[in-house]
This record gives sequence, C-alpha cells and structure tokens, in this order.
Amino acid sequence: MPELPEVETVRRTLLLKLKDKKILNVDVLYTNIIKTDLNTFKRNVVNQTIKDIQRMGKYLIFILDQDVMIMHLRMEGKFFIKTKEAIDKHEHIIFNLSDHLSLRYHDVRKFGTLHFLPKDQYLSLYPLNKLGLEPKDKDIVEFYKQIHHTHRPIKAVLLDQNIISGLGNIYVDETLFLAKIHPTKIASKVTKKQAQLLLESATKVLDKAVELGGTTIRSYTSSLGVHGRFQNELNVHTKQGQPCPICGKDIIKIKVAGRGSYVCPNCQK
DNA sequence: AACGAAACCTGCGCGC
DNA sequence: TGCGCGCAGGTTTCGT
Repeated sequence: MPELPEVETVRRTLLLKLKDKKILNVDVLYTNIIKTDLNTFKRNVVNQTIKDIQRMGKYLIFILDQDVMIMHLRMEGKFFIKTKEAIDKHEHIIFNLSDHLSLRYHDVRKFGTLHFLPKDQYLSLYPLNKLGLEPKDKDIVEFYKQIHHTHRPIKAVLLDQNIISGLGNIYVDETLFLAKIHPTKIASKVTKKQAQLLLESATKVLDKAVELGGTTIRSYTSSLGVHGRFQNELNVHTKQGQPCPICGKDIIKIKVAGRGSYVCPNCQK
C-alpha cells in the first residue's frame, strides 16, 4: 500500500479518530511484526494515551505518554478502526482503546514492523536514525554529493530511504518521468541541474498525491483513510502500451533495481 | 565498499 | 478445475 502520500493520508485520518484515546490492552496475534522485546512492549504500552500521530518518510509514529510506537506498513499494512466485530484472519495486532474503539493492524503479507522506543531517544535509534530527509527538505548540495560518485541506476538511489525518504515504486516512476530522466541512468552521470530537477519533481509529485489522498491501485479492500485519487494523475506507472501524455509514443515496462518500472523511452533519456 | 539477488509472506491472475 | 509461475505501493540480509 504505502508510500509517503498514503502514509500521510492514514496519519491524518487516524489522528482525527484516535487523539487522546487510551490503550486499555493489546493482543498480538502474529509476533514477528513486533521488533522490540514483546513482553516489554505488551507490558508498557498499556495505559498510555495516544497524544499525537506523526510521520517521517513512510513511518507512522504514535506519540504516547512515555514512549513512541513506530510502524512501517511495508507492502500491505493497513489500519482499521472497529468496535467489537470478529477478528479478521489478517488482523495481527488488536489495540483495545477507550470509548470502545478497537484499532486493528491488518497485513496480508505480514511484512510490517513495529518498534516501541522511549520518547526521548527514538530519533537517535534504529529505525529512524539513518533515515534521509524528504525531497522537499533535502539540500541539493548534499544530495548531489551523495549521488555523483555512485554507480547504481538513479532509480535505485531515489528508492534508497537513507538518501531521501518517502518515494516508492509508483512515485519514483512519476518523478523520473517529470524530470525526463531514464530510470537506468547511472547516478554519477546525473548533472547537478538534473539532481535539482529530481528533488523539485519529487516534491511536486508527492505534494499533489498528498492533496489527492494518495494512489489506490489493485488494492480493492477499502483501508482506513486510503481511497486516493492520484491514480487519475499517473503519467506512466501501470501505463505500459498506452501513449505517453507528452509525445504519444508507447510507454514501456522494464525491470530496474528489481522493480517493475514504467518509462517513456522517447521522453526519458 | 557496493552491488544485485534472495528472503520475508500471501494472494491473484495468467497460461496451460 | 487445478497447477505452476510471475508479480505485487518495501526493506533487510546474504552472497559475489
């Protein structure tokens, strides 16, 4: 499901419904999602209140009284807020909250992660301590310095969350299309001017997607807060065989950095 | 040091 | 209908 715009949409929706709710108890039905000591987590999360929900890159950060709960949704993680409905087979963590609310973490592929860390230290601990800045905050001089000596394809670099955070497979393809750069272009060949254009394009794409509530493709189950409309704005992603909106030549699909990648071979060099 | 491939999981659509 | 394969909005770990 989630790249930055989808996670931001989830954050906003959850915050509206969960602010100041207290966690009365928690049931962990699939323990591998919890990356902190399980008993520590279960013992300490109870009786804390959700003060705020923040986001860094693709991470959701639940700010509690003493601790924070950092969640990554990976490919298919979703949240649902229910009351006392039966537990679905893909619901792995159940938070029973005040006001009879039941917050369900739902994840078909079980790739998601939860880190439970002290509030005064989490920024300097894994997994947030090495996270890159988002494109809108990234300094062009530092960005160029980081990429101009590397031999990886530019797409792999843009997907590297330690360099810049927030982009995933959809928005990288759209960013590269806007910047007219081919995903296989070796990062060291990207000029300083093109690097600047990449940051600007990424910012533009992400901002627009946040405004439209993210992108919904092949995700038919309505997940809380994610009924995005950015799929109507996609220029290349999922568009193989269709005409490029700029030049009219067919969009092709290739594999780059192990990911399905959509490109206009005429516009992107 | 720096890559790409495999691994982590499950479900879906496709071709036979 | 059933089976095997490839693919999926992500990241870490394992080889070379």
